[in-house]
Amino acid sequence: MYRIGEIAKLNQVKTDTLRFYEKQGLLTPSLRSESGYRIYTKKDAQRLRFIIRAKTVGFTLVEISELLSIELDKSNKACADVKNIVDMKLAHVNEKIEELNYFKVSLQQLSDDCCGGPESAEHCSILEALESNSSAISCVNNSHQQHKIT
Amino acid sequence: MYRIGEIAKLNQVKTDTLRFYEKQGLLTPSLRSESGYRIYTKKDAQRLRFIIRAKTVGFTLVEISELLSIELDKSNKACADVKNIVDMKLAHVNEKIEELNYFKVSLQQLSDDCCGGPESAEHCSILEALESNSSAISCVNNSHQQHKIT
DNA sequence: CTTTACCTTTGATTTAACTCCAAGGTTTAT
DNA sequence: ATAAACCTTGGAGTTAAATCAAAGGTAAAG
Repeated sequence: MYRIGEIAKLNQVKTDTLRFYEKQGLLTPSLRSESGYRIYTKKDAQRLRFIIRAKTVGFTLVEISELLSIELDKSNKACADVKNIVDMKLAHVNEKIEELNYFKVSLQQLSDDCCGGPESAEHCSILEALESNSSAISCVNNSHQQHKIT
Repeated sequence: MYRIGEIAKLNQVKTDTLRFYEKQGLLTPSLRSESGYRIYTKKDAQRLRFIIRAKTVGFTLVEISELLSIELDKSNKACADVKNIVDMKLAHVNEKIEELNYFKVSLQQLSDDCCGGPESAEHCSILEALESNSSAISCVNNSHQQHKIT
């Protein structure tokens, strides 16, 4: 059970942002105190963390509410419908993971290929690493590096 | 070798966006025709795809130019510097991948647990799946589903 | 008992990332 | 030779996602 300021601080957002999310229908505190204070439950906190997490991986607020609406609509939808929606979102997530793995592999190569020494990093670039498409290695400043097989 | 309209169409962006990226220092075409037309090389196209990809996984343009600057600065930096920068970015990417895997596992569970039939999907929600933290299963509308062990 | 946190509504401002428009001119394709 | 694509500068408009501000109040904590 948190009040707005508490949950805001815990999650590094502004209280204004929480009220904004409420207006957008993304996160409505489950309770109000007698005096009208917003009371956020554990579940609300979980939902907020979900929203924040989704945002950091590039989902828009609209997309996030679509993800969340899977929950809200649950009793009105047949399993088949839920499965369909979920599978579409899953495909979307998988795409993003693939994109990130693309970066990851390239950055990892770059890191591995740089000896980490004081020599100039000629020919080291993320784009060259991307180009080498996870097979060859782009950092060919041979004087100071070994090709590590990972 | 593409002209602005061509490369724009190929990558589903507006020509205005390309000029905007140029102004922001993200993507400057390598060449100009005699008449002043922007000429984008293969490498420029690759760079553009990089930008688009990075955007879809939630990087800001500023972050993207930081990633790209690893390339631009390469000859001015020692390998140790490059390695440092790259490793920081790598950590960032890994975080994002973890976030996405979190979604993925949950969505996958949701999908697996829904029989896909016409029954109501009571108790199926992404938040419940998240809650079950990749171990237990949240869809307990037992009448119509089996727990699949994946 | 007073400062701090919260409430409300309404509305303005900000930032990022485009997107569009105007005006006037050149180039390329049909 | 004329339409479509490009060039320039400069500025206005848009959308998403906040963030801030003001006014006038109630509640809670030290």
